[in-house]
Amino acid sequence: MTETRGYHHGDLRRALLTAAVRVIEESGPAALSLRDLARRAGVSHAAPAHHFGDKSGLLTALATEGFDLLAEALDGAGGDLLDRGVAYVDFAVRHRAHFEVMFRPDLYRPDAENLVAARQRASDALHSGVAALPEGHRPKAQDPQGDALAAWSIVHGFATLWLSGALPSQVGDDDPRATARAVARRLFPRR
Amino acid sequence: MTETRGYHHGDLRRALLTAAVRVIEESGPAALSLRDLARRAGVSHAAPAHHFGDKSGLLTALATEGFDLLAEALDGAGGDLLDRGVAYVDFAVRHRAHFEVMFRPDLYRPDAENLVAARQRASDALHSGVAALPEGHRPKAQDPQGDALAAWSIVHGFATLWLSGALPSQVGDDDPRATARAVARRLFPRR
DNA sequence: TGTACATCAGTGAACGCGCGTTCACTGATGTAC
DNA sequence: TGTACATCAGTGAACGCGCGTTCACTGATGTAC
Repeated sequence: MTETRGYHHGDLRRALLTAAVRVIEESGPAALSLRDLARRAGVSHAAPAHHFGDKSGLLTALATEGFDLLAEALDGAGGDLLDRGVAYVDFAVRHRAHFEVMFRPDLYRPDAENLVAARQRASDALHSGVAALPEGHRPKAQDPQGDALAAWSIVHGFATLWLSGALPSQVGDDDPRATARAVARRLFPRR
Repeated sequence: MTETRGYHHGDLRRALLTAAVRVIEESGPAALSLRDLARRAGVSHAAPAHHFGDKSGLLTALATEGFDLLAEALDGAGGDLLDRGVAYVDFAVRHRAHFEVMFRPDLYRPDAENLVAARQRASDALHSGVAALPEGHRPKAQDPQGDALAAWSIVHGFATLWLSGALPSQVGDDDPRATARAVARRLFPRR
Protein backbone atom coordinates (compact mmCIF):
# COMPACT_ATOMS: atom_id res chain seq x y z
CA MET A 1 0.00 0.00 0.00
CA THR A 2 2.47 2.58 1.16
CA GLU A 3 4.92 3.34 -1.56
CA THR A 4 8.44 3.94 -0.47
CA ARG A 5 9.41 7.49 -1.00
CA GLY A 6 12.54 9.48 -0.57
CA TYR A 7 13.02 12.46 1.60
CA HIS A 8 10.59 14.50 -0.45
CA HIS A 9 6.99 13.54 -0.60
CA GLY A 10 6.23 14.57 -4.13
CA ASP A 11 2.88 16.25 -3.64
CA LEU A 12 2.38 16.71 0.04
CA ARG A 13 0.08 19.64 -0.39
CA ARG A 14 -2.38 17.59 -2.40
CA ALA A 15 -2.02 14.63 -0.06
CA LEU A 16 -2.84 16.77 2.96
CA LEU A 17 -5.93 18.21 1.33
CA THR A 18 -7.11 14.75 0.37
CA ALA A 19 -6.54 13.48 3.88
CA ALA A 20 -8.45 16.47 5.24
CA VAL A 21 -11.43 15.65 3.02
CA ARG A 22 -11.42 12.13 4.34
CA VAL A 23 -11.26 13.18 7.98
CA ILE A 24 -14.02 15.74 7.55
CA GLU A 25 -16.26 13.24 5.79
CA GLU A 26 -15.74 10.80 8.63
CA SER A 27 -15.83 13.08 11.64
CA GLY A 28 -16.48 16.68 10.66
CA PRO A 29 -14.17 19.68 10.53
CA ALA A 30 -13.87 19.89 14.31
CA ALA A 31 -11.97 16.60 14.34
CA LEU A 32 -9.27 17.98 12.07
CA SER A 33 -5.72 18.26 13.37
CA LEU A 34 -2.56 18.99 11.45
CA ARG A 35 -0.71 16.27 13.30
CA ASP A 36 -3.27 13.71 12.26
CA LEU A 37 -3.11 14.79 8.64
CA ALA A 38 0.67 14.55 8.71
CA ARG A 39 0.36 11.05 10.12
CA ARG A 40 -2.02 10.04 7.37
CA ALA A 41 0.28 11.45 4.73
CA GLY A 42 3.19 9.56 6.25
CA VAL A 43 5.16 12.65 7.04
CA SER A 44 6.50 14.31 10.15
CA HIS A 45 4.04 16.39 12.13
CA ALA A 46 5.79 19.65 11.42
CA ALA A 47 5.65 19.26 7.65
CA PRO A 48 2.14 20.67 7.08
CA ALA A 49 3.16 24.06 8.39
CA HIS A 50 5.46 24.31 5.40
CA HIS A 51 2.55 24.30 2.97
CA PHE A 52 -0.30 25.92 4.81
CA GLY A 53 1.19 27.77 7.74
CA ASP A 54 -1.53 26.70 10.09
CA LYS A 55 -4.85 24.94 10.26
CA SER A 56 -6.92 27.82 9.00
CA GLY A 57 -4.54 28.10 6.06
CA LEU A 58 -5.32 24.55 5.11
CA LEU A 59 -9.05 25.11 5.45
CA THR A 60 -8.82 28.27 3.39
CA ALA A 61 -7.25 26.22 0.61
CA LEU A 62 -9.96 23.60 0.95
CA ALA A 63 -12.77 26.16 0.81
CA THR A 64 -11.19 27.83 -2.20
CA GLU A 65 -11.01 24.53 -4.01
CA GLY A 66 -14.63 23.93 -3.05
CA PHE A 67 -15.89 27.19 -4.51
CA ASP A 68 -14.04 26.47 -7.73
CA LEU A 69 -15.48 22.98 -7.94
CA LEU A 70 -18.96 24.38 -7.32
CA ALA A 71 -18.58 26.99 -10.06
CA GLU A 72 -17.48 24.27 -12.45
CA ALA A 73 -20.35 22.00 -11.47
CA LEU A 74 -22.93 24.74 -11.99
CA ASP A 75 -21.49 25.90 -15.29
CA GLY A 76 -21.27 22.33 -16.49
CA ALA A 77 -24.94 21.70 -15.77
CA GLY A 78 -26.24 23.69 -18.73
CA GLY A 79 -28.71 26.53 -18.88
CA ASP A 80 -31.73 24.91 -17.31
CA LEU A 81 -32.31 26.34 -13.84
CA LEU A 82 -33.69 23.07 -12.55
CA ASP A 83 -30.62 21.19 -13.74
CA ARG A 84 -28.44 23.75 -12.02
CA GLY A 85 -30.31 23.33 -8.78
CA VAL A 86 -29.84 19.60 -8.95
CA ALA A 87 -26.16 20.13 -9.73
CA TYR A 88 -25.87 22.23 -6.57
CA VAL A 89 -27.28 19.43 -4.44
CA ASP A 90 -25.17 16.88 -6.27
CA PHE A 91 -22.07 18.91 -5.53
CA ALA A 92 -22.94 19.09 -1.84
CA VAL A 93 -23.46 15.35 -1.64
CA ARG A 94 -20.38 14.35 -3.59
CA HIS A 95 -18.09 16.93 -2.02
CA ARG A 96 -19.61 17.14 1.41
CA ALA A 97 -16.32 17.96 3.10
CA HIS A 98 -15.70 20.95 0.85
CA PHE A 99 -19.33 21.99 1.16
CA GLU A 100 -19.31 21.88 4.95
CA VAL A 101 -16.18 23.98 5.18
CA MET A 102 -17.26 26.53 2.58
CA PHE A 103 -20.22 27.59 4.65
CA ARG A 104 -18.33 27.90 7.91
CA PRO A 105 -16.25 30.99 7.35
CA ASP A 106 -15.21 30.97 10.99
CA LEU A 107 -13.00 28.01 10.12
CA TYR A 108 -10.90 29.77 7.54
CA ARG A 109 -9.72 33.18 6.39
CA PRO A 110 -12.62 34.58 4.40
CA ASP A 111 -10.59 37.53 3.19
CA ALA A 112 -7.82 35.56 1.54
CA GLU A 113 -7.34 36.74 -2.02
CA ASN A 114 -7.70 33.38 -3.77
CA LEU A 115 -10.72 32.52 -1.70
CA VAL A 116 -12.53 35.75 -2.47
CA ALA A 117 -11.97 35.23 -6.19
CA ALA A 118 -13.19 31.64 -6.13
CA ARG A 119 -16.26 32.56 -4.12
CA GLN A 120 -17.05 35.25 -6.64
CA ARG A 121 -16.83 32.76 -9.49
CA ALA A 122 -19.25 30.46 -7.69
CA SER A 123 -21.58 33.36 -6.98
CA ASP A 124 -21.51 34.40 -10.64
CA ALA A 125 -22.30 30.87 -11.72
CA LEU A 126 -25.19 30.80 -9.28
CA HIS A 127 -26.74 34.01 -10.51
CA SER A 128 -26.09 33.56 -14.21
CA GLY A 129 -28.44 30.57 -14.07
CA VAL A 130 -31.32 32.75 -13.05
CA ALA A 131 -30.41 35.55 -15.42
CA ALA A 132 -30.37 33.10 -18.30
CA LEU A 133 -33.96 32.05 -17.73
CA PRO A 134 -36.12 32.78 -20.75
CA GLU A 135 -38.84 35.31 -20.14
CA GLY A 136 -41.99 33.66 -18.85
CA HIS A 137 -40.10 30.89 -17.12
CA ARG A 138 -39.19 33.06 -14.20
CA PRO A 139 -41.37 32.84 -11.16
CA LYS A 140 -41.51 36.61 -10.96
CA ALA A 141 -40.01 38.52 -13.83
CA GLN A 142 -39.73 41.67 -11.73
CA ASP A 143 -37.20 40.44 -9.22
CA PRO A 144 -34.39 38.24 -10.49
CA GLN A 145 -32.43 38.89 -7.26
CA GLY A 146 -35.27 37.46 -5.24
CA ASP A 147 -35.62 34.56 -7.67
CA ALA A 148 -31.98 33.70 -7.23
CA LEU A 149 -32.22 33.88 -3.46
CA ALA A 150 -35.27 31.64 -3.38
CA ALA A 151 -33.67 29.12 -5.72
CA TRP A 152 -30.46 29.13 -3.74
CA SER A 153 -32.35 28.74 -0.48
CA ILE A 154 -34.37 25.74 -1.56
CA VAL A 155 -31.46 23.75 -2.95
CA HIS A 156 -29.12 24.77 -0.15
CA GLY A 157 -31.73 23.84 2.42
CA PHE A 158 -32.40 20.46 0.89
CA ALA A 159 -28.70 19.72 0.63
CA THR A 160 -28.06 20.77 4.21
CA LEU A 161 -30.95 18.75 5.60
CA TRP A 162 -29.91 15.72 3.60
CA LEU A 163 -26.30 15.95 4.73
CA SER A 164 -27.19 16.39 8.38
CA GLY A 165 -29.35 13.30 8.29
CA ALA A 166 -32.36 15.31 9.45
CA LEU A 167 -34.69 13.94 6.78
CA PRO A 168 -36.85 10.95 7.58
CA SER A 169 -34.99 7.87 6.45
CA GLN A 170 -37.14 7.04 3.46
CA VAL A 171 -36.67 10.42 1.81
CA GLY A 172 -34.13 10.49 -0.98
CA ASP A 173 -31.84 8.07 0.72
CA ASP A 174 -30.55 6.40 -2.38
CA ASP A 175 -31.09 9.17 -4.89
CA PRO A 176 -30.93 12.67 -3.46
CA ARG A 177 -30.70 14.07 -6.97
CA ALA A 178 -34.17 12.89 -7.96
CA THR A 179 -35.68 14.13 -4.70
CA ALA A 180 -33.88 17.42 -5.09
CA ARG A 181 -35.36 17.79 -8.55
CA ALA A 182 -38.86 17.16 -7.28
CA VAL A 183 -38.37 19.67 -4.50
CA ALA A 184 -36.86 22.38 -6.64
CA ARG A 185 -39.50 21.95 -9.32
CA ARG A 186 -42.08 23.30 -6.91
CA LEU A 187 -40.45 26.69 -7.15
CA PHE A 188 -41.01 26.77 -10.90
CA PRO A 189 -44.42 25.31 -11.54
CA ARG A 190 -44.45 26.25 -15.21
CA ARG A 191 -41.59 23.99 -16.14
CA MET B 1 -21.38 41.49 39.28
CA THR B 2 -20.73 38.11 40.78
CA GLU B 3 -23.15 37.40 43.56
CA THR B 4 -21.73 35.59 46.49
CA ARG B 5 -23.09 32.15 46.74
CA GLY B 6 -22.71 29.32 49.18
CA TYR B 7 -21.40 25.92 48.49
CA HIS B 8 -24.34 25.13 46.24
CA HIS B 9 -24.88 27.03 43.07
CA GLY B 10 -28.64 27.06 42.96
CA ASP B 11 -29.25 26.25 39.33
CA LEU B 12 -25.98 25.14 37.87
CA ARG B 13 -27.60 23.07 35.16
CA ARG B 14 -29.39 26.11 33.76
CA ALA B 15 -26.32 28.28 34.16
CA LEU B 16 -24.19 25.84 32.20
CA LEU B 17 -26.68 25.66 29.36
CA THR B 18 -26.88 29.43 29.22
CA ALA B 19 -23.10 29.70 29.17
CA ALA B 20 -22.98 27.12 26.39
CA VAL B 21 -25.40 29.16 24.29
CA ARG B 22 -23.19 32.16 24.74
CA VAL B 23 -20.02 30.35 23.78
CA ILE B 24 -21.61 28.77 20.72
CA GLU B 25 -23.02 32.09 19.56
CA GLU B 26 -19.58 33.63 19.89
CA SER B 27 -17.35 30.86 18.60
CA GLY B 28 -19.36 27.88 17.45
CA PRO B 29 -19.87 24.47 19.01
CA ALA B 30 -16.30 23.38 18.34
CA ALA B 31 -15.05 25.95 20.84
CA LEU B 32 -17.06 24.44 23.65
CA SER B 33 -15.29 22.93 26.64
CA LEU B 34 -16.72 21.82 29.94
CA ARG B 35 -13.90 23.46 31.83
CA ASP B 36 -14.65 26.78 30.19
CA LEU B 37 -18.34 26.53 30.99
CA ALA B 38 -17.51 25.72 34.60
CA ARG B 39 -15.28 28.78 34.72
CA ARG B 40 -18.05 30.97 33.33
CA ALA B 41 -20.50 29.61 35.87
CA GLY B 42 -18.01 30.27 38.64
CA VAL B 43 -17.77 26.68 39.65
CA SER B 44 -15.04 24.07 39.83
CA HIS B 45 -14.19 22.34 36.59
CA ALA B 46 -15.43 18.96 37.72
CA ALA B 47 -18.91 20.21 38.58
CA PRO B 48 -20.48 19.96 35.09
CA ALA B 49 -19.95 16.20 35.03
CA HIS B 50 -22.45 16.01 37.87
CA HIS B 51 -25.25 17.33 35.70
CA PHE B 52 -24.46 16.17 32.21
CA GLY B 53 -21.96 13.38 32.52
CA ASP B 54 -19.91 14.60 29.61
CA LYS B 55 -19.87 17.10 26.81
CA SER B 56 -22.22 15.23 24.53
CA GLY B 57 -24.64 14.97 27.44
CA LEU B 58 -24.71 18.72 27.68
CA LEU B 59 -25.21 19.11 23.95
CA THR B 60 -27.98 16.51 24.01
CA ALA B 61 -29.77 18.63 26.58
CA LEU B 62 -29.23 21.74 24.50
CA ALA B 63 -30.57 20.11 21.34
CA THR B 64 -33.58 18.76 23.21
CA GLU B 65 -34.37 22.21 24.50
CA GLY B 66 -33.97 23.52 20.96
CA PHE B 67 -36.44 21.10 19.44
CA ASP B 68 -38.96 21.99 22.12
CA LEU B 69 -38.48 25.70 21.54
CA LEU B 70 -38.91 25.15 17.80
CA ALA B 71 -42.13 23.19 18.27
CA GLU B 72 -43.47 25.98 20.48
CA ALA B 73 -42.46 28.65 18.00
CA LEU B 74 -44.15 26.87 15.11
CA ASP B 75 -47.33 26.10 17.01
CA GLY B 76 -47.47 29.66 18.26
CA ALA B 77 -47.29 31.05 14.74
CA GLY B 78 -50.84 30.16 13.81
CA GLY B 79 -52.20 28.16 10.90
CA ASP B 80 -50.83 30.13 7.97
CA LEU B 81 -48.03 28.19 6.31
CA LEU B 82 -46.20 31.35 5.38
CA ASP B 83 -46.27 32.57 8.98
CA ARG B 84 -44.93 29.25 10.10
CA GLY B 85 -42.09 29.43 7.62
CA VAL B 86 -41.18 32.86 8.90
CA ALA B 87 -41.38 31.55 12.45
CA TYR B 88 -38.89 28.84 11.52
CA VAL B 89 -36.38 31.40 10.27
CA ASP B 90 -37.06 33.62 13.24
CA PHE B 91 -36.34 30.74 15.58
CA ALA B 92 -33.05 30.00 13.83
CA VAL B 93 -31.96 33.62 14.09
CA ARG B 94 -32.98 34.15 17.67
CA HIS B 95 -31.75 30.80 18.92
CA ARG B 96 -28.83 30.27 16.64
CA ALA B 97 -26.85 28.25 19.15
CA HIS B 98 -29.67 25.77 19.64
CA PHE B 99 -30.31 25.69 15.92
CA GLU B 100 -26.70 24.97 15.04
CA VAL B 101 -26.45 22.13 17.50
CA MET B 102 -29.80 20.57 16.57
CA PHE B 103 -28.67 19.92 13.04
CA ARG B 104 -25.33 18.43 13.99
CA PRO B 105 -26.30 15.08 15.41
CA ASP B 106 -22.66 14.04 15.53
CA LEU B 107 -22.28 16.42 18.47
CA TYR B 108 -24.83 14.78 20.72
CA ARG B 109 -26.62 11.49 21.36
CA PRO B 110 -29.40 11.37 18.81
CA ASP B 111 -30.96 8.31 20.41
CA ALA B 112 -31.49 9.80 23.86
CA GLU B 113 -35.08 9.35 24.91
CA ASN B 114 -35.91 12.96 25.71
CA LEU B 115 -34.27 14.12 22.53
CA VAL B 116 -36.19 11.73 20.32
CA ALA B 117 -39.46 12.87 21.85
CA ALA B 118 -38.66 16.56 21.45
CA ARG B 119 -37.56 16.08 17.86
CA GLN B 120 -40.80 14.29 17.16
CA ARG B 121 -42.79 17.18 18.58
CA ALA B 122 -40.93 19.58 16.33
CA SER B 123 -41.46 17.34 13.35
CA ASP B 124 -45.17 17.12 14.06
CA ALA B 125 -45.41 20.88 14.33
CA LEU B 126 -43.59 21.18 11.02
CA HIS B 127 -45.90 18.83 9.17
CA SER B 128 -49.15 19.88 10.76
CA GLY B 129 -48.67 23.27 9.14
CA VAL B 130 -48.79 21.75 5.70
CA ALA B 131 -51.63 19.39 6.53
CA ALA B 132 -53.69 22.31 7.76
CA LEU B 133 -53.49 24.10 4.44
CA PRO B 134 -56.92 24.63 2.95
CA GLU B 135 -57.48 22.81 -0.33
CA GLY B 136 -56.39 24.91 -3.25
CA HIS B 137 -53.68 26.65 -1.32
CA ARG B 138 -51.31 23.77 -1.60
CA PRO B 139 -48.77 23.88 -4.36
CA LYS B 140 -49.61 20.32 -5.32
CA ALA B 141 -52.59 18.78 -3.61
CA GLN B 142 -51.40 15.30 -4.51
CA ASP B 143 -48.26 15.26 -2.44
CA PRO B 144 -48.37 16.85 1.01
CA GLN B 145 -45.13 15.03 1.97
CA GLY B 146 -43.37 16.68 -0.92
CA ASP B 147 -44.95 20.01 -0.06
CA ALA B 148 -43.66 19.79 3.48
CA LEU B 149 -40.18 18.89 2.31
CA ALA B 150 -40.08 21.78 -0.14
CA ALA B 151 -41.33 24.22 2.47
CA TRP B 152 -38.86 22.95 5.04
CA SER B 153 -36.02 23.12 2.53
CA ILE B 154 -36.61 26.71 1.52
CA VAL B 155 -36.88 28.10 5.03
CA HIS B 156 -34.08 25.94 6.36
CA GLY B 157 -31.88 26.96 3.45
CA PHE B 158 -32.55 30.63 3.92
CA ALA B 159 -31.92 30.41 7.65
CA THR B 160 -28.68 28.50 7.16
CA LEU B 161 -27.38 30.87 4.52
CA TRP B 162 -28.27 33.86 6.63
CA LEU B 163 -26.60 32.45 9.73
CA SER B 164 -23.44 31.49 7.91
CA GLY B 165 -23.10 34.99 6.52
CA ALA B 166 -23.09 33.65 2.97
CA LEU B 167 -25.67 36.13 1.70
CA PRO B 168 -24.52 39.36 0.08
CA SER B 169 -24.44 41.99 2.76
CA GLN B 170 -27.46 43.97 1.62
CA VAL B 171 -29.82 41.00 1.77
CA GLY B 172 -32.01 40.86 4.84
CA ASP B 173 -29.35 42.20 7.11
CA ASP B 174 -31.61 44.08 9.42
CA ASP B 175 -34.81 42.14 8.93
CA PRO B 176 -34.36 38.51 8.00
CA ARG B 177 -38.00 37.87 8.76
CA ALA B 178 -39.24 40.09 5.97
CA THR B 179 -36.77 38.66 3.50
CA ALA B 180 -37.68 35.16 4.59
CA ARG B 181 -41.31 35.93 3.94
CA ALA B 182 -40.59 37.18 0.45
CA VAL B 183 -38.51 34.11 -0.28
CA ALA B 184 -41.00 31.59 1.07
CA ARG B 185 -43.89 33.26 -0.69
CA ARG B 186 -42.42 32.15 -4.00
CA LEU B 187 -43.24 28.58 -3.11
CA PHE B 188 -46.93 29.43 -2.81
CA PRO B 189 -47.73 31.85 -5.60
CA ARG B 190 -51.45 31.69 -4.98
CA ARG B 191 -51.28 33.27 -1.59
C1' DT C 1 30.52 17.11 -17.86
C1' DG C 2 31.58 18.58 -13.41
C1' DT C 3 31.46 21.41 -9.38
C1' DA C 4 29.72 24.86 -6.10
C1' DC C 5 26.09 26.85 -4.06
C1' DA C 6 21.37 28.43 -3.09
C1' DT C 7 16.91 27.01 -2.27
C1' DC C 8 13.46 24.18 -0.88
C1' DA C 9 11.03 20.23 1.66
C1' DG C 10 10.84 17.53 5.44
C1' DT C 11 12.84 16.01 10.31
C1' DG C 12 12.73 15.29 15.18
C1' DA C 13 13.18 16.98 19.69
C1' DA C 14 11.30 20.17 22.80
C1' DC C 15 7.99 23.39 24.98
C1' DG C 16 3.84 24.69 27.17
C1' DC C 17 -1.26 24.39 27.11
C1' DG C 18 -6.02 23.17 27.82
C1' DC C 19 -8.57 19.44 27.84
C1' DG C 20 -11.52 15.29 29.80
C1' DT C 21 -11.79 12.16 33.40
C1' DT C 22 -11.19 10.11 37.94
C1' DC C 23 -11.52 10.09 42.93
C1' DA C 24 -11.57 10.71 47.74
C1' DC C 25 -13.29 14.54 49.99
C1' DT C 26 -16.42 18.11 52.23
C1' DG C 27 -20.11 21.23 52.81
C1' DA C 28 -25.15 21.83 52.54
C1' DT C 29 -29.79 20.19 52.54
C1' DG C 30 -33.68 17.51 53.53
C1' DT C 31 -36.14 13.94 56.08
C1' DA C 32 -37.35 10.49 59.71
C1' DC C 33 -38.34 10.04 64.26
C1' DT D 1 -37.90 21.41 68.70
C1' DG D 2 -33.95 18.67 68.34
C1' DT D 3 -30.97 15.13 66.69
C1' DA D 4 -29.16 11.60 63.53
C1' DC D 5 -28.41 10.24 59.15
C1' DA D 6 -28.79 9.80 54.11
C1' DT D 7 -28.41 12.14 50.00
C1' DC D 8 -26.91 15.40 46.98
C1' DA D 9 -23.87 19.18 44.91
C1' DG D 10 -19.60 20.91 44.39
C1' DT D 11 -14.22 20.69 45.42
C1' DG D 12 -9.45 20.30 44.29
C1' DA D 13 -5.58 17.58 43.26
C1' DA D 14 -3.86 14.41 40.02
C1' DC D 15 -3.32 11.81 35.70
C1' DG D 16 -2.34 11.23 30.93
C1' DC D 17 -3.21 12.94 26.19
C1' DG D 18 -3.01 15.22 21.78
C1' DC D 19 -2.44 19.42 20.20
C1' DG D 20 0.03 23.70 17.87
C1' DT D 21 4.23 25.91 17.43
C1' DT D 22 9.18 26.68 17.35
C1' DC D 23 13.85 25.73 15.85
C1' DA D 24 18.21 24.11 14.49
C1' DC D 25 18.99 20.51 11.46
C1' DT D 26 19.57 17.57 7.14
C1' DG D 27 18.61 15.58 2.80
C1' DA D 28 17.31 16.50 -2.03
C1' DT D 29 16.93 19.34 -6.04
C1' DG D 30 17.88 22.74 -9.31
C1' DT D 31 20.81 26.23 -11.45
C1' DA D 32 24.94 29.02 -12.70
C1' DC D 33 29.21 28.77 -14.63
